[in-house]
Amino acid sequence: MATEPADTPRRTSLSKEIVLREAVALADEAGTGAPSMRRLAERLGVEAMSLYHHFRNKDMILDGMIDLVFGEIELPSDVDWRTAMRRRAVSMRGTLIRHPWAISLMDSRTNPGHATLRHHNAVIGCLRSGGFSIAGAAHAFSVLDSYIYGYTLQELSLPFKSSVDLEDVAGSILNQMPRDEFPHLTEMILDRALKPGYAYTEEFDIGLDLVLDGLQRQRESWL
Amino acid sequence: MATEPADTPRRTSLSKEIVLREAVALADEAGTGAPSMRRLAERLGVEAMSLYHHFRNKDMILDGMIDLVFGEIELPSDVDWRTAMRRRAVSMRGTLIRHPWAISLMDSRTNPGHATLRHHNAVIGCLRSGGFSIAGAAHAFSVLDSYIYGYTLQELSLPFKSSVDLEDVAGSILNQMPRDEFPHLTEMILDRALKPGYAYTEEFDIGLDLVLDGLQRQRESWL
DNA sequence: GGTTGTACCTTACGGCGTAAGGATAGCGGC
DNA sequence: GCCGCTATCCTTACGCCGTAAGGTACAACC
Repeated sequence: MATEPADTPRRTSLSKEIVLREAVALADEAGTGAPSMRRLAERLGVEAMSLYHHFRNKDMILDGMIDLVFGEIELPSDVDWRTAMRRRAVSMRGTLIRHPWAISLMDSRTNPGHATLRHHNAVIGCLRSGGFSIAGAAHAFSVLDSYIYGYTLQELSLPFKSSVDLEDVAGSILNQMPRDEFPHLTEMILDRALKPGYAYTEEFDIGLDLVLDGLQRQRESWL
Repeated sequence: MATEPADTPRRTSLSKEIVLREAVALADEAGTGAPSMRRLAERLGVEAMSLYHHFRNKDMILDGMIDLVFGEIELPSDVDWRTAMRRRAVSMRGTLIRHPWAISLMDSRTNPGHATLRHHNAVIGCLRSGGFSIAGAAHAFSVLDSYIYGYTLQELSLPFKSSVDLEDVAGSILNQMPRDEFPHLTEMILDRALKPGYAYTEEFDIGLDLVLDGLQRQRESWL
């Protein structure tokens, strides 16, 4: 009944978004690695080669997926810089954990999308408003992102999800390991990993606060 | 003339080491990603399937390659903990940069090899001798490795090597970007990346010292 | 001299990204 | 109503990939 307006040029960009959204969903389900063109096409009810009408090659799809993920990260809110950076860090870790394939893909991607640029811009803006010099904001951005990426990278590479699995894995590593050759490692595994209540979130927060403390202390000395 | 001693059992383990050494060399030359079984075999003057006599599957080769890389990282020397951790961090970054394929492979690898375990053990031992409690050593290890991995990950994903390339790339991003939409980002690129003398090593050191300062300050409060 | 084990090879399968080109359907203009 | 254009999708094919299954050559040992 209601006639669609003549938005034929829209159809392409709409299709692009659908493809990317499904690609992200597919990658999330698979858990790791990028989906293949064939599987992605199948999910869309289409042949693999049809995707090449909307994207020059697979890399363009991966770029788009990464940008979609970046769009999920909470932009720094309008509070003091430390609270804003803390919230952003927590949101970023959450997003990267929700999309475990993303962090491995970021290595190879170098063309930042619109959401990525907006995100970076907002972070720098927040730091500048918080009293950081340009150089200081660059240092803060670098050390924060390094910590967040690195922590999440390691967290994702752990071969377990719950702390029940943790005990199993830690135990089996322990059993395979020549304990007397690595006494300090043995001690740490026994003392920490096998004790109940070891939480990744807590460990993340400890390092994050250490970094934020350092930034607060250096802020005015970075001119 | 000189008859070889009957060390047939050695041949297997020797062959394993040769395969791994060549695999690392091949990956270094290719720059990114793991070498394929076929290419690796070709380099060794052998067919692809022959490799499966020494390794159960490709993952075992990747595990071995990672452990070889870990073996290159300088163990913490016998000085004060801060100097030792600083040296280890610099060495670790250097190693990961020399083998750019390694950091992306570590995501998926979960079976630490002997060199990896020795390395971890030595780091923990150094921290414990430096007065860190078990929990404190765990926190320190976590935040340090997170920073080093994350920084290197980002450094490797940059699409250039020299600062000449940097100017080109930064300039082209700048030109493609709607400058007025991202004023802070624009300002930072103009002020920093396009100024000569921007050095990654310097940036790495700034964050590293910030983390080390934080550790020094917290050391005794972590019981 | 027959047995056993190690090292390597051959062949084949299903999956991958994508180059090249063909089919179809909806559109504006005549 | 018909024509040609363009956007969209499909078919086929190529050269890669990891590896399952099974074969061959040869040295070491009984």
